[in-house]
Amino acid sequence: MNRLLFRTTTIGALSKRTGVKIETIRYYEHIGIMPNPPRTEGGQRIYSESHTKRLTFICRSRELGFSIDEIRSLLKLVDGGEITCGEVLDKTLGHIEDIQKKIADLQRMERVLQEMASKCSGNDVPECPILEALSLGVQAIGDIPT
Amino acid sequence: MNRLLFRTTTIGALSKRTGVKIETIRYYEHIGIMPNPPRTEGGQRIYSESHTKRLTFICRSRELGFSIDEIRSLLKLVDGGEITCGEVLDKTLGHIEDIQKKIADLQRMERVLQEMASKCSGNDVPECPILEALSLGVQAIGDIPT
DNA sequence: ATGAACTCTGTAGTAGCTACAGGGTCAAGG
DNA sequence: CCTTGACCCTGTAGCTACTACAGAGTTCAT
Repeated sequence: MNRLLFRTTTIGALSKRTGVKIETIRYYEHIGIMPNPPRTEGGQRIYSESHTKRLTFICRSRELGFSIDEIRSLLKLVDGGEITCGEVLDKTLGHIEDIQKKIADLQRMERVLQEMASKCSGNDVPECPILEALSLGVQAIGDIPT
Repeated sequence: MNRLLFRTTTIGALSKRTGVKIETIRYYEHIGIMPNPPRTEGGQRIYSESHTKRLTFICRSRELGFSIDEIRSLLKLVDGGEITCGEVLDKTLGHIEDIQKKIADLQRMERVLQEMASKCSGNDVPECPILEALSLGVQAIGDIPT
């Protein structure tokens, strides 16, 4: 009951509020990006507003594709108190580049696959140009312009 | 010496020819997508042309983003002898859809990140709109149009 | 026969969780 | 007060697709 008076919650409630699974929250604690929260006498975790905020931060960063390590270093800036906007911007721009590379890779794949698919009749025939193409080796994919 | 007479190779040579690391070739054997090759008296693996072709197939499929499981089922079609072009096309089109989804996800991420970055001065200030945005929670990302 | 280069098996590590098993805790109702 | 059901605890193992060893054995030319 005192739990509600001080606006604290259990791990289950935190999980529901943030959409992060209980196991994942414990995992984040284990790897050190969520703090060890206080416990009840019985040993159950007690969370407060600041935990919710931090978990939301982590969760949203993950949704935007930041790796745990990137999040760790963002959090280090936050926790260190000596955040500068410039550092955060650097990391963000670096991350954007990574994403752009991934997009380019996937688009290249898609182009190749589309081309393969377009050559395929889709009939009941056993000769398949897709399988042919896949067996032909690497030179074909190397030639695709980026 | 008889190795060369029958156009067979060691795992190292196969690795060099295909660009697939030795450990990875053994791994593919372990998980059953490469066959157990014959061995020398001393127990070293002996590969022939058909192995090279199969490994190339796997390698190229991986480069195009097929998962091991997808490759496994493509290979099942190949090995079963009862391949039809249609089945292969189905799997390929399914895979293309997956890739398109991934691209869309990444583009959504990029848009959000770009917008966050554009609001950031990059100065030595401790107030950072990026960190703000990351703490704000999920509703902000939920509102982004796909 | 020796030595360099190669290969063998088996295990453990990577990222980022997820899914249990086998217990303990909490709070409400009887 | 006691039970009951919902919740929570720790610890370990699994997932994908490899990669990286250690410590031993093999191959082949000299």
